[in-house]
Parts: sequence; structure tokens; C-alpha cells
Amino acid sequence: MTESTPPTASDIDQIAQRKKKLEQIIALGHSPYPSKFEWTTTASTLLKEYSASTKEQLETQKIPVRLAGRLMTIRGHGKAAFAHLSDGAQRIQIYVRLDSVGEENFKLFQLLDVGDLIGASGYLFRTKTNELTVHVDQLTFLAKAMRPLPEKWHGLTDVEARYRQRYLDLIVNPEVRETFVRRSQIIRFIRDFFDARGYIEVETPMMQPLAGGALARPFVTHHNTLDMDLYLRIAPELYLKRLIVGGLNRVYEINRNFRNEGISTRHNPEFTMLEFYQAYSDYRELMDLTEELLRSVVREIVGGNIVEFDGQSISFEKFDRWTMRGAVVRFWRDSKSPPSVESLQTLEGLQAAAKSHNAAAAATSSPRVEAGPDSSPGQLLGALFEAVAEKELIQPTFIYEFPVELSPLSKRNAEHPAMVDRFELFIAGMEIANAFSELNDPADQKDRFEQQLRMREGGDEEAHQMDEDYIRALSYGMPPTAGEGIGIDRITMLLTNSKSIRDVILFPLMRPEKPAADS
RNA sequence: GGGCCGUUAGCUCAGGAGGUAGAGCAUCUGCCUUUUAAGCAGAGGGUCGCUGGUUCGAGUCCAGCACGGCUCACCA
Repeated sequence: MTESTPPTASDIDQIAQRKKKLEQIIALGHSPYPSKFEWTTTASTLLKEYSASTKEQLETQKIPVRLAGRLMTIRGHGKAAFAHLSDGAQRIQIYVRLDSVGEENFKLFQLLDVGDLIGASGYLFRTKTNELTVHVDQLTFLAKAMRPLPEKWHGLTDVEARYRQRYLDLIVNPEVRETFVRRSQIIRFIRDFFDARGYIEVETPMMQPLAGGALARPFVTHHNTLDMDLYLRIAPELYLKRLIVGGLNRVYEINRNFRNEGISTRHNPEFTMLEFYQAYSDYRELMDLTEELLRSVVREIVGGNIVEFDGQSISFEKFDRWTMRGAVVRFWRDSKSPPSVESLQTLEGLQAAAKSHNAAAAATSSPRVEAGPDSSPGQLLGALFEAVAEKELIQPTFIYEFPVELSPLSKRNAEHPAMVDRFELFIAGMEIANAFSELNDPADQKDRFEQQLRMREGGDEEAHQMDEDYIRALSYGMPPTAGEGIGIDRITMLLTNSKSIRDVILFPLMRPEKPAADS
């Protein structure tokens, strides 16, 4: 089944057969691994360009073609054969007959297996069943598949094998290719979107002496020459804001973040994040921009405003907007007796709400509010929101008015200093985006870092570290700025109807197939 | 980390209430010059994830372990 399991007799048999055939192919005078093939078209091109050409038209035109690809099926008929040649995306049928290709070439064909890579030249025609087909007059051997491909009808369905051997998954499961083509289109569209609005794309360090910009556990590595530990970044945020200080007033970055945390259908240790920052702006403007971005990416990639995801229709036409407190009230499990928005402003009210929620949740399997006795009001509200509302946010919904304790890098709300000007966007119960007006008061930022340090000393490994140079940068003056992060993998999940993040990451992290040999 | 489920031929899957392993595709041999999950006739191919246990006898029952999936927790 896998590289590391010892080959069975059948395995050896199949490989040995193909090895034998390769030797015979060499004996016929072919190079086993030729270096190139001059092709003039592809299966996809032919299928597109000649879909309307009739049998008669093709017969009179006798259009010459020269293409390469992988043999996906072979149907032999003695002195002739049909096969399908794939260019990776599409398959076109080829027809090989002894009296057309000649004896030498037909011998070569008989030594080919499904999976082999060949070049073919000939002309187009339509068969009895009207299938567009290449009538081959010459075959070129390009490379041998020494291992058999998965079964032609069912493909490769074993999830583990699909992730570990993505190349096989891509060869035999066309929808997988489609997913990753679409992922590429999404990212290209997003780049165009920001480029067109005057943002410049930048690259900031992935190896950082301090892992800042988010609350998460980092991976640690070491630079030998400098003899220093470095962290793989958990976010690019603090570097991007340094660029805002430097006068790059609109910047964005699309690249990997690394977080040393759990793996799930929504979390991979490395994942792709879009972050963008704009000077002289606030989080309200970003809500509008986010709506515009997502609505247009959906229109461009999916078409229309509706996305089907996991059996639900998600409309990108109009996004809901709720305060965090409002969402707790709105999605309270017992809609007849929700807490009041006002009660959720006090510690006592929040504790009562958490208690009441947990009492009701105990009877079911719904999530409980996890909070310690010394939890602050902001922590309680955050926990309450997660337990009560987060999973209910199927349609695109902005949640705003976040507690300051949960947001060490966000600007305080002018009227309610316990809250910050921040929002998150939820779709299909997933957190998709996180944005805020950036804290640009260096003194307040220093206080927030110190507050985080106290949490860190209290055992919170995810609390933010002190970043003196970032404080220094802010003290040169940062314009009022708004910034946002959008999870590219999760957007891709939504737009490809993928329920697992591993289906939108080409090579998701897996344990080794065999445990490392300990001596 | 908890719970549930899975691991049998290269691939996709069967194996009732323990009795020494099956199919289709793939492979091999033969036939076949318009097929398309081509067809016909025949053949080979298995450490039943690993290690123990129960039993006269284990793919099947039990325990532990490995890997994976789903889910809960964790995680913004």
C-alpha cells in the first residue's frame, strides 16, 4: 500500500513485469527516459476546439495533431487498440492500428501500460460512436510508470493515501485537480483586487526573533551562525505595521503562518493567510471592503451570489452585522429568556449568563462556557460568544465590539474603552477574517504587552510577547490604520465545498508512515 | 487528549454465530482492426496493520500498540 511497507509478491510481480517491458522497449531502440517531446497541442485544446466539428468535416480536413500525455486506459483489439491519453486535465481518445503506425511502433504500443507517458502524432477523426479521437500514425515513448495506477473506475479513495501520495490523487481524481486550480484562481483574484486598489504586495520575515501578531504557540528553530533561536511566524502583523510607519500606506502579504497547535478539519500547522493594512482608515471601512472582496471573489470564481457548502446555501449578497453581546442574546439557546445586552456588560451578569448557559448545555452535548473563577468580563464574554453563537453563524456575519483583554493590538473604542474597534467575520461557523483599527498609541501598546506578560507568567503560553522594537516603531508615529487577516484555506474550503482543510492543502502535515527507527 | 469507526491482493471492496481467504479492475498467456468500466478462454498474485492472549483451531473473539477518518476538547 505504501512505500514503507514491504512489497508483496503481487507488488513485485507488477513492477517486475513493467521493468521487463521497459527493457524490451529499450531493445526496440527507444531511449528509456528521453529529454523532451515537441508537441503542438493538448487534449484539452483539441476537445475544446473541435467539439463542434462533424465526422465529415474532420474527414476532409484531416487535421494533423501532435500531443503528449499519460495513458489512462487501454482497450486492445488484436491488431488495433483504443486508449485514452490525459494531459493532466482532460483525456482524449487515441486509436492505434498496426497498418497505420507500422510494425515497430505497434510493438512499442503492445509494451505500454496504463500510466505510461507517451507522445502521439496523427490526425483527428470521429469514431462510430462519434467520439473525437486521434488516429495515430506515430507513437513516441516518453517514460514508464513502474507502478500500477489505482483502479480506473473508483480511483484512489483511501483518504490517507490521497494525502500522502497527492500525485496519485491528482492523476486519478479529476475533482482534486479542480479544487487546486480553483485555489490558484482565488489567490490570483485577490492579488488583482488589492493591486487594483493601490496596495503593494510585500514579503516580511517568516523567521522571527519574537513570535508576535497573534495569540498562538510558535514553532522554534535555531540559526547556527548567529547562535540564536528563531520562531516561525504565527502572523506577519507587526512587520506589516512597521511598514505602515515607514510610509507604505497600503500593503498586503499572502503567505504561510505556522502555529504549533492542534490539527483538525479546520486547522493545519501551516496555513495561508492574507493580511492587509491601510493607513488613514478604520475597521468600519474594512467591513465594507471585506464584503466587496468576498462578494466579487464569489461572483468571479463560483458565479452568482450563492455558494453551496456542506449542504447549506450561503448567500454573499448581504452580510449580517452583530455586536458580540448582541450575538450572544440573538443566538441564546432558550429564545424565550435570553440575558439582556445590558446585563452582559457587568461581571455579575456575565457570570450569571455563563452559569445559566452551562446548566442548560449540561443536558445536551452543546459546548459549555469554559472560564475560571478569576476570568475577566472580557474573557467571559468571549467564551460565552464561542459557546452560544459561533457555530450558528452560517450566513456571512460580522461580529464586532470585542473586549480589550482579547485584543492586545487593537485600538480602544472611543466611547467604551473596555472594548476595541475590531470585528471577525464568520461563515459556515468558521472564523474567516479578523480585522481591527490598529492600536497606534505606543504607551497603551506597552501597557497591553505588559498585561500579556502577566498572563504569560500566569501560565498562558499563547499570551503575546513584549516587542520593544515594535513599541519603538509606533513611537515614531503610525497613522490611524486598519488591518485585516483572511484565512485563504478556509475561503478555499467554502468555494470548493471542501469540508476538511486537508482537501485544500496539497501536502497537509501527516505523521510519518512508519515511526522513526529508534536505536 | 477523550469517544466512535476503519486498516483483507497494486486499486475498490466482500468475508453470517471462530474451521486455514474471495470478487471486480489491474497483472500474465491465448484470441480479437471502431472500443470506451471493450469482450471471450485460461493462469498467477495475500505476513488479513503490528505484537501478544484465549482456543484443538483466529481475518473473525480479547488486550496493547501503530496509522488514518469523523467527532468532542484544545486552538481565534
